[in-house]
Amino acid sequence: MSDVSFSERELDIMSILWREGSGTVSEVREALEDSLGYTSVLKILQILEEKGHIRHEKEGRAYRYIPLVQAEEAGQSALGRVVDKIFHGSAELTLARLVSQRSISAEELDRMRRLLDELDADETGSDR
Amino acid sequence: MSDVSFSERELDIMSILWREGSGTVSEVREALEDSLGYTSVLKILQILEEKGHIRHEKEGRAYRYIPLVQAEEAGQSALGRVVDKIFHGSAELTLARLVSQRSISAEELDRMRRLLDELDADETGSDR
DNA sequence: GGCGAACTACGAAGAAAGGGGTAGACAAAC
DNA sequence: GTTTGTCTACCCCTTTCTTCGTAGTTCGCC
Repeated sequence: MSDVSFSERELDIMSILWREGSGTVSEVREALEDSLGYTSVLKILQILEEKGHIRHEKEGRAYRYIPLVQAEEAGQSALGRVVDKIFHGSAELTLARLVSQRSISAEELDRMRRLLDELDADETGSDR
Repeated sequence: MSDVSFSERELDIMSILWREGSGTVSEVREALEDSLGYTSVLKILQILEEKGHIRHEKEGRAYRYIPLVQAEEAGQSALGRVVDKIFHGSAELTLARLVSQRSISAEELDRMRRLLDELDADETGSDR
């Protein structure tokens, strides 16, 4: 619903929190590809909290940070921006790029095809 | 190939240039949703040029700005970031979000399905 | 040949992003 | 109880984004 958007670094860190479910500063810091200072990671976590994207609870001496915004929600708006601004709103063009850039297994491709089939069935089957 | 990425405003303006093919400061300014000052738009065009994403040629008294980076290329890397960081690298999850967020016509859906079919044929048909 | 409108160049200035240092709190280990 | 290591709070700094004002250029027109 709301338009969540993250800076590059914020996204790096949200990505880890989504993947792991939660994390302390140290955990996030270690999971990060680039090696950053402790306080730098803490800083971004605090910014994310200030913006309302995550919250923390005390765990021993440390804080454990937990996402409030779900990956799906962030994906929705990030994807929306890309589709609108770059692919002229065309889902088809976007899909074309999506499948051309990475090798997709036959299984995944199959599931993707089925996904579209179901959508088709829904659309023609119901009134909306 | 290279990892092109744009700031929010830069993307707004690139989006217009991609859509229209090219544009002068005035044209871009008028096409922009938010109303910005003339020099603000000029400034961003100059930054984009400095970064090598666009170039200009003289047209009468004005400059006409022309994209050097194609939308497909920018889409590739933007999409890649979204898929990796938010959808855990899953094209399937990404597609699910893509089709759930906007209403897609039966025709478009059909073309999308065919796109996947072709990909499947390529994959099983050849060695790569 | 001077005027006015449309353009660009230059640069200021605030806000956000991005990185980190240091001091102090606190608990475990001794 | 003092030491030591881990954590947070509270700064500072630099770069990039974003917006715009002002000054100067240039072309067409009277």
